[in-house]
Amino acid sequence: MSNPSEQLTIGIFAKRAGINVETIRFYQRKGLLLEPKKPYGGIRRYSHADIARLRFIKSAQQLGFSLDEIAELLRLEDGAHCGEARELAERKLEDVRNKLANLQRIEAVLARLVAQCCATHGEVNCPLIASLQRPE
Amino acid sequence: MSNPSEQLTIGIFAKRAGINVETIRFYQRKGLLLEPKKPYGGIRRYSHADIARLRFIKSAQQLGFSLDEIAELLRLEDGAHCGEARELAERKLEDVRNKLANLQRIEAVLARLVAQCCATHGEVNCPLIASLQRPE
DNA sequence: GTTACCTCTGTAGTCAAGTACGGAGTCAAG
DNA sequence: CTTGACTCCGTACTTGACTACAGAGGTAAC
Repeated sequence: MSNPSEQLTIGIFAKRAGINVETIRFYQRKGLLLEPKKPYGGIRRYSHADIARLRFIKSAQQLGFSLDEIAELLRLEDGAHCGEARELAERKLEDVRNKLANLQRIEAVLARLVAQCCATHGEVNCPLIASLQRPE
Repeated sequence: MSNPSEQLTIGIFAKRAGINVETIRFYQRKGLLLEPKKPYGGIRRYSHADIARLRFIKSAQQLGFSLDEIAELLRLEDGAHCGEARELAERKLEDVRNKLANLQRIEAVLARLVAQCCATHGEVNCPLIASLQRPE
């Protein structure tokens, strides 16, 4: 499929990654992606290393890391800081578990409300709205 | 505790709600909270009705509704639009369930990564970082 | 009756994560 | 050798949910 020695322009790089060109520049400004040096006042070319780095960013982002946290992870990327990376991931895991617990609570409440709403179909006052007004 | 006929200044109202004064004004500008009319060029007073409305906003927010959606819910508040409110809640429920599924996936991945990281303690290359670089 | 703290109003700033735009330069095809 | 598409660079705009501030006026305690 993709030749490892392929040298992509930013537009093709972006398209291949399914991401906006501006977003790539934005990541460069944030230091998340490096700018390949450009040959003689010309146009930059992106390689498989850049693709890997972008993949890293996107994966980490999907795991709920913010761009700043990802920058931190990237600074640890050499592998010599495995412990620090693990700590970051552990904090994030706790984070995710908290969010999960919250969402589960929310899911239960919403499901109950929707069910009640359906049940009292035809009635005038809405249990969804009513329940949101009760204290706590 | 709190007398129902109590008339609070915005500062006390805010403090009691554990919220910034500026946030209350912000909600007023968004039409989420009504501005009580002020007596003779003076200072507005907030009542239990305002407290209930703020409680509504905060609860709905915790359920994952955006301020715009909450504004919509508030427009349905008279109870005559139960069906519409239910639809909104149903969409939100689906939303929440999607988020939940995603977070669960994330939780699993992060947990596995952290565990691997601990296991290879002492090794040079970090499975967390490595796994984020692999395709997909 | 002054001091300190509150409120009111309007406007502006913040943060994250992009997205858009203007004006210049570059490159490949016809 | 011009046209059209792309790139570069810098700056500015966007959205959602606040947060801050300036300058004027109100209010309570001493």
